[in-house]
Amino acid sequence: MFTSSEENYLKAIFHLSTVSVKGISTNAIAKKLNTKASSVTDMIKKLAEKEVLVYKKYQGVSLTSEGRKIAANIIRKHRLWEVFLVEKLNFNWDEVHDVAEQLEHIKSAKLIDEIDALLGFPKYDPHGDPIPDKDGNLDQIEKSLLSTLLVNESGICVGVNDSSSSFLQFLDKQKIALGQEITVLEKEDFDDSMIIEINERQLSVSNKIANNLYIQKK
Amino acid sequence: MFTSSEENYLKAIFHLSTVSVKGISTNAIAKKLNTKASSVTDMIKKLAEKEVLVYKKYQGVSLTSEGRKIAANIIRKHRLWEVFLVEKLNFNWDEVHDVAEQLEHIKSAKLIDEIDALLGFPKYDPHGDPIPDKDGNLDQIEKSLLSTLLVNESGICVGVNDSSSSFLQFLDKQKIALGQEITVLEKEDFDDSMIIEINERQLSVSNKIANNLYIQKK
DNA sequence: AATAATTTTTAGTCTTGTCTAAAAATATTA
DNA sequence: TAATATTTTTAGACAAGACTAAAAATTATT
Repeated sequence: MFTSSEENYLKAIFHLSTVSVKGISTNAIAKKLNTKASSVTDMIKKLAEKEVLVYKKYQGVSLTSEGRKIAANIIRKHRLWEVFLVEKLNFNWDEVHDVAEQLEHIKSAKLIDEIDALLGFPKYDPHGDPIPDKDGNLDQIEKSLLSTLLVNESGICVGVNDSSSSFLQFLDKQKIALGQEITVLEKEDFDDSMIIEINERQLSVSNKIANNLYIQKK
Repeated sequence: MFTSSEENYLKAIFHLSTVSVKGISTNAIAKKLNTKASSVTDMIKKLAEKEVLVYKKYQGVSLTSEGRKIAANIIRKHRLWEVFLVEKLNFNWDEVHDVAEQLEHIKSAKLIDEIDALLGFPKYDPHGDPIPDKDGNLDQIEKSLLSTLLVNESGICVGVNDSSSSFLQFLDKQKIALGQEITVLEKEDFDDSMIIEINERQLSVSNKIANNLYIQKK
């Protein structure tokens, strides 16, 4: 059994592993978890002891397959709870993160299986992130940042990179939602902003926005 | 904000307060929480500091109205989660306690309000215990232990005293459920067992059983 | 390659919540 | 009421998880 703290480390390392393929550095973990490098070193040793990750001094860490499975399971719980909160309890997609962060640590296999069934075995969470299956596999769909699309290319909005509530609320305000079609009409070299068409409207979006919206090209 | 541990102490003291009216003893709390008296003394001091209970050395403790409110709120969450697990997630009434014990500590006002609404604002949990309202008030219905009924008296089964899964499973096996009518047909002086009628069946129940079933007399 | 800068680890401290053992207070009994 | 038993508190220790400050290792720079 793992503590909430241990689970949070595993989750953070799992997320970092999907970005960089190399050993995950102490500092990167510390930054992700808003903690200090020395705390990370302590915890890493403990987790290496439990054989959920491999650690060699000064070389960073990588998860074992056991560690990956545990991490994926926590992410599975987090994302299923997010779907539950939005679908069944009238939460907005910008309100779910903190609560899911707590709920993901509840220990009960039956609980999460039943939530999964109640929701009809969803494949994606409210932010478009895939929900790992019970074995820890998660299917990666082909998606590109809006900022990488060329003029006249179009696709479906399938996810967000940044899930901060300020960004999500901005999208709500602009009536940009997952599932909608987006076409790039113009790109501005000067500030890398672009003009897009969405819902029969034209909209100018900054580079920062375009760098945080995932599109499935068609 | 209170830690899970602090919340558990408050809840335990609240429960003990409903039984005895006097100051709650250190030992009683220790027994209830499966901990040691010395640990209780430490925690009690901390909670007195936070003004959720009144403590005088060697005199036991009693909750302040603030403390009562917090405790009732945790019990509210616990019982609402139990209803949710049974009503929405196919849990049996003997499976809910441990999970609710975890879920009751989740911090989110919206979460529990929405669960409450989803369930249609239930007044009782699956074991017949009343659910406190948001202000911490809980209505006490008139109920008597089955063992106190006289021959020929009858009433509705409205709750259990012991909610251990072994007792609850026993009731399931005997097809005794909340809401059913029970009539006392005979009482046996020798071992204080009784013969009851329930669901058009006659059943002999031991004194231990009769001491753990609540009846609302009619 | 030597020095400087950065990262990582170690050593020691702190807090929370627990424990054991002993001391102090209260309660019980002869 | 004096002796005994029980309860409660204190004192000191421990584990988990975090921190700071300093040492050690690695990486970058001149």
